[in-house]
Amino acid sequence: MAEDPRRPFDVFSGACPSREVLEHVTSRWGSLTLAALSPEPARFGELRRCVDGVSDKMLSQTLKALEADGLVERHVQSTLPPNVDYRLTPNGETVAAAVKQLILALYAVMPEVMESKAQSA
Amino acid sequence: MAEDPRRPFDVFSGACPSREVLEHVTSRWGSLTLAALSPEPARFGELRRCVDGVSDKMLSQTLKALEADGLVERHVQSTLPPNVDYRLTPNGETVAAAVKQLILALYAVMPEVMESKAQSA
DNA sequence: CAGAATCCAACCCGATACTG
DNA sequence: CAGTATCGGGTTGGATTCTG
Repeated sequence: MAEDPRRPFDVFSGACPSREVLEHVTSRWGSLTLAALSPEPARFGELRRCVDGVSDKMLSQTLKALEADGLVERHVQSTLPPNVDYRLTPNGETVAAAVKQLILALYAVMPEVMESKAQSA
Repeated sequence: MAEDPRRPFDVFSGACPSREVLEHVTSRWGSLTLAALSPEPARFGELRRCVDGVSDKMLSQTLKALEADGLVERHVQSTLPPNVDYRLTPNGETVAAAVKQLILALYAVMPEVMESKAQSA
């Protein structure tokens, strides 16, 4: 990737703010959470069930990071029982769409990837 | 998520092989390494300099994981000094292209993301 | 230059228990 | 249901040293 002085962000630089956001998006649960929220909002429990393996703590933590980045919005209705859902902001949709494309690209290559792994083992 | 024989892979399932590959690709240094290798092959030292902050150990470890997945190829020329370069396989190019699109999506939203972060602080 | 090996601190993250 | 608080083990991963 060539340097472009007109493009103010560069994930390859450790000091660039975009690096931190990339790490949120590509964190262990970040990409799955974003993908799970697109295109439909989801409640906390739905997300936990959808994203297999995530704990309450990590899901909460992941959602907070994405919320602070302005990619996810938290909607609270103070009913009983409490009704909270999470939805993507427009920016979140932009990023989630790219994440889903990455997952689709992965699916496309998985058959051959599994052959590679079988041989290297 | 139910099994669908027509779509054999599902990253949301913790047991699916695609989950592991996704974690390699979205690991701390995985996405940056893939992006740095597209479209030009690169040598070890070039990568280490390009991917700001990565250590020898982690770069080596990341490259090995991607190589075992069949996304990266290691080319050795036993000269002196040793000349080794890493290049993407066709499958690696497919995935790297998606990673680069994700990074571009990130750049597009970064200005507003930074505003969000400033306000939440 | 391209890595392997070792050591060890930091923190990630899961389990558990608890709250409104 | 939707989380928070605390604890502790296990892994991550950086620094350093060494080799071909």
